[in-house]
Amino acid sequence: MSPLHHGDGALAPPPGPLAMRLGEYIALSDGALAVLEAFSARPSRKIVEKHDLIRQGETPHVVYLMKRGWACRYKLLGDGRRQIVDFLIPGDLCELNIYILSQIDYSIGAITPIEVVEIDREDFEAAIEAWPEILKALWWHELVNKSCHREWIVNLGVRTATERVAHLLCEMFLRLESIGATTGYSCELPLIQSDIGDACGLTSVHINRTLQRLRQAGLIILRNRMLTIPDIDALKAAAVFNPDYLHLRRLTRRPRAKGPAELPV
Amino acid sequence: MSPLHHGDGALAPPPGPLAMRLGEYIALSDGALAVLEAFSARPSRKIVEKHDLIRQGETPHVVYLMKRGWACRYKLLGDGRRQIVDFLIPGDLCELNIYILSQIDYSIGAITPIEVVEIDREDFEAAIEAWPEILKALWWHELVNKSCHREWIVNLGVRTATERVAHLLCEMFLRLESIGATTGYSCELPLIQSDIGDACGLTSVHINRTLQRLRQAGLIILRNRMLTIPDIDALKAAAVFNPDYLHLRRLTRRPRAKGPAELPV
DNA sequence: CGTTCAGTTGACCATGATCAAGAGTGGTGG
DNA sequence: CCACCACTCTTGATCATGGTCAACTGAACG
Repeated sequence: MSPLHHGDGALAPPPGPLAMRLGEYIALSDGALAVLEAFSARPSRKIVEKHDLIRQGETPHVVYLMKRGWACRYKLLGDGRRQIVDFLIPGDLCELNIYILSQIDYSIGAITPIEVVEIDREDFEAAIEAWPEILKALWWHELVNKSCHREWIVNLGVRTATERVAHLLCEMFLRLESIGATTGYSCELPLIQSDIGDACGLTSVHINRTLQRLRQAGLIILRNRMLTIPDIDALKAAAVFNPDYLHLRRLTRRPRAKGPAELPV
Repeated sequence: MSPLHHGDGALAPPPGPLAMRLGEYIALSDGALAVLEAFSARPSRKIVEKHDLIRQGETPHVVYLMKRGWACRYKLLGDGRRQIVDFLIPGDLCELNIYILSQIDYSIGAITPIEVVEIDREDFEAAIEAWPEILKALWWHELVNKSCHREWIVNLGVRTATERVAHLLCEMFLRLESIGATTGYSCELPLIQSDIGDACGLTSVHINRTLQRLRQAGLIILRNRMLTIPDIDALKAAAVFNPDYLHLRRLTRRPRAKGPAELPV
């Protein structure tokens, strides 16, 4: 089926994560939305938790769209040291560099069981050809991801342990909120403490103590992989968090309660 | 003209830094090269050292091409903490996001006096229209820059102080080499110790002691803003440095002495 | 039920921060 | 020409954040 295929007019099922994600940036036309939904609806590949989707040194041939679950991009240092450089959640794309770089210099590992849709060059090119706005949305996706990388550099470079952890939790909560994966003040957080440590440049022992401090301060409730942030502004303050780098248009100004989002041009 | 065909024939004036930089990736056609050289040759804007080219929160309207000098991209934390997220040297582009993001979330400061060429949207679009390979080269530029960001995350997250500093020096040396800004084993390094500290997440005092250790180990010679690396493989080993992330095609396999570079397809 | 994995806690240690003072250097104005 | 100032580099003493090592708990699962 051609990705040009035009979807329904009648306002349909809620947008999938990819459409929500890219829709952060531009109000995508119905046609572009339909194409993206068609991608999301394709049969997906499943990866078991703790297994890799792709490994350092390999040459990717398809773009992956995260459909379900959490994954992380990480790099290893040979002597076993591992640094997570970002987390991937539904709606995220990776390997947009298939056209460009021959080898990737990181691995992607599944944190939970994940489902990804593989999209090959031809389909992507056809979609972009038909709806050039998609290309712009993809640029946006890459640039926001890069902006997150920069903020992580700041996180690791100048923040204290408590700030780092609080910052990570803020970031993930807002990102999850932007794809509709939060309920009220809560979200799933399927990370174990050593994952958080590998992302924050700290040991799991220290993460444990840091989380306890955040809990005792009443800033977070975290049990059974479920995170609740009773007062996100307080957590942001503790993290020295400035959400600008996420470039979330809709959500940064939208009240917490759900309601029709006003879409700026 | 096929992009596979490597320009010249008659060896023309040496390519400018932008052409050298983008030429890392694809053998640009003569036409594309000419366009890029024309950009480089434009009148440039000069910024005094320690002043900002652009500030956090501003909306950029042009792409900047670094023509001379060193600059850095950095973020401030409000309470004065500063983290440098990368260094810009001749041939680097910034603000390729003018089409996409309305506000930037970092500042760019001049470390030395710098000269930048401002290229506006229309000129860029015209160049890409005429030579589509340029768009691909720009993607490559962004992706490599992003890859550097990831490596910096690793640097700050898991490396020790000595490894971090050694890693930064390796990276900058190789990048300078790729634009022809090294002579033998030496290059200019106009950073003061607190710049290195702000890039490595360490204090300037500790940078001082770390540099002394590297000097005493014979790994570097650094005096009067001039860096010499007598044995780069030794420094790489000390840094746990893997150059893959720089995606330098020509240089990674080329012997140190100058000679005709074999260009892999 | 035993095994494995995540979380927790305590004791001790080390890397790197902080604070402070002094030396070297270059630029500027009297 | 010299005095002064600002900036960078250097060094020492002390401190604290976070790492290491080790043991134990509790839950999940075959």
